[in-house]
Amino acid sequence: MHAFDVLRDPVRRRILELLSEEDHAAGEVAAVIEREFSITQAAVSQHLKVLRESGFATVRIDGARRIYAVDADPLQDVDAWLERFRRFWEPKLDALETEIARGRWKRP
Amino acid sequence: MHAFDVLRDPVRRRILELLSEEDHAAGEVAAVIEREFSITQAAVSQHLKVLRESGFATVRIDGARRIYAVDADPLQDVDAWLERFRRFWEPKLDALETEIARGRWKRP
DNA sequence: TCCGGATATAAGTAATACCTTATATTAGGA
DNA sequence: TCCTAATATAAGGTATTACTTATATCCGGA
Repeated sequence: MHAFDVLRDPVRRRILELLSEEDHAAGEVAAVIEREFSITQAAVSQHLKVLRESGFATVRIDGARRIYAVDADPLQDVDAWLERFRRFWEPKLDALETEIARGRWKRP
Repeated sequence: MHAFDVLRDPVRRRILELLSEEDHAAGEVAAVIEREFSITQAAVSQHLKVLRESGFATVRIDGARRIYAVDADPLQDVDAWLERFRRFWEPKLDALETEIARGRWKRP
């Protein structure tokens, strides 16, 4: 499943927002999403599965709970795809500033 | 239609890539896409309509031809949404570098 | 060892997205 | 004015997706 297919769904985007704040157990995610979107626990679990299988989230087991965390790799792919369009809105930068802006610059 | 719904389709992403290089008449876009994706002119026209109506592209009339150009506003919205995830891959930046990285810094 | 809480999966359904073919619209040249 | 090129729209078929309810799995505690 392509990154944009995953991000297309507003529920999945919201889940990623929640996980970007901090890691959450599946049940914690479900509680928020069920309330905000009026869908069932099963539906949330299916969305979590999509996020897992597409590489947007990782899980670690904690007893009976599954703790979900963001894996940003596919989001970084999206960020990279946007690269070619940035010139439409970013101010002109010189070479060093561009390095910094793109996050490729390592402080010595 | 939400920006991510638009970007979900690989044909539309490819069209945007073409338009990011330079403006193109609908027929020029169609020629490339028909070849690369094996779909009809009608299908391409429908995709161009989606891009128009969702604000990703603008059209100007040139005789019988329609010249399409990128409108980056919705792409910038996507870029903004990604903001909260950048800390997962960007190196730590100090305040000024962050301003530069975010494109909010105007050279004096 | 059995039970309850937490989570995932199965099966079915309804909406929608994207394609096709066919046709309409519009502009410019002979 | 008529013809053709360029483009858009209409109508309809099909695959996918995101939900539902029901059930399975897995873990820790009594």
